[in-house]
Amino acid sequence: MSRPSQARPLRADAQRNRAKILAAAERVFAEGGPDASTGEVARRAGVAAGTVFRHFPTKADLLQALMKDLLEQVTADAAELATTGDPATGLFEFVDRLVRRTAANRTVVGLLAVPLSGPITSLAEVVGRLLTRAQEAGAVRPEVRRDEVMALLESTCQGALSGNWTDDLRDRTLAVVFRGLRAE
Amino acid sequence: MSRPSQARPLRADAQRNRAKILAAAERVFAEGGPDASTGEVARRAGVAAGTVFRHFPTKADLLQALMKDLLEQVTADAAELATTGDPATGLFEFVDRLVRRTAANRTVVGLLAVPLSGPITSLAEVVGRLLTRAQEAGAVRPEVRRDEVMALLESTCQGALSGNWTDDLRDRTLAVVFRGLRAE
DNA sequence: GGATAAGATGAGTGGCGACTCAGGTAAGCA
DNA sequence: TGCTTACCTGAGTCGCCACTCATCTTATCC
Repeated sequence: MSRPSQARPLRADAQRNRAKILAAAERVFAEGGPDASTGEVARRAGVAAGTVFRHFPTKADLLQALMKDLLEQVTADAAELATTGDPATGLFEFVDRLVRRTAANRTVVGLLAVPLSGPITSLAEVVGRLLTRAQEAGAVRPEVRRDEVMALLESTCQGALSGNWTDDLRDRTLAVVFRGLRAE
Repeated sequence: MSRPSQARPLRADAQRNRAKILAAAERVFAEGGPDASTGEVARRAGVAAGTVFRHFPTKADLLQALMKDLLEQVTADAAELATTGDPATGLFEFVDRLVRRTAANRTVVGLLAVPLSGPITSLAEVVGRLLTRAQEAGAVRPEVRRDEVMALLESTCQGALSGNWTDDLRDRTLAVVFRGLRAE
């Protein structure tokens, strides 16, 4: 999920702490947004403040690592839908899942933020595959392009975050978007 | 645009300063987001820090006053479209304008934030009028409800903010949404 | 023009949060 | 088992920022 295998592998306790910190950070930032304090993360991870900074020299690094992990999970999810799912519904299924996930777990904030260009590109590629398959199956209008889908994805996730939508409102809102994508 | 006429009217210089502060705040928060400092607002308004706090006891009050003003402008714009515009295109025209405005001027962030319940309700009402007119003109599917339109509005504005869309991308993205709303 | 009080000023104050470091602890290894 | 050193600790530093207040200025009114 992380650790691109540096020179020496992390010591066992360090690995445990790193994982605890990331888990705590996910919860803390989900509740308090990106302005939540690293001190709170340390507290919840059951770790001293210095330990957080040993693993992530900067708060921004911590946020970035978090986002990277989340993005990779999402991308993996999309990739699976793109190979095993029904071509006609895979794209819609993916958007639906991501919006639900975003609403449940506020951390996906700033999902498409700037400094993750690598992971974002991977996601965009997988979404592109989902789109192509849907178009080949005749389920989505052919003139729709990948960047519109990404923009729509971003928009609906952001919307689901800031407004606190009911399940019903979410479904009806996505239904409008899906109708806009669908070939008649 | 503001001042619900309290007991005594503001002194002339105080009125000028209040206006300068709001104008500066709009620029500052547009550039730096809601985390920009009130000190910077004071500096740009050419006013001492204390003066800002005399007019707005709290940073939150300042933000709220700003949002209220902006919302009122937007609502007035919508209201005009709802009376003088073409019923079939008024709603689409309004969404398009608001998204453009949001992209150009980041301040509309958190447009639909919590503590503005009054002004937001007015906007929602006017949007409801635009929607009804469009539906009566046969331009929008009859089962679409006001809250979906508001949710879509919020989403696309947020999207236009965080992603930095090109004009072309914005048009294509909105086109998808509009197609989803439109009756065939 | 002079009195009066609303308003402006700007050097504080307090608190918070990101980040540091000197010293202690225990993994990993022979 | 003992050594080495990566790692952890947590009190402390530093800077920033919202907010205050004693003092000065000036709009308003007669």
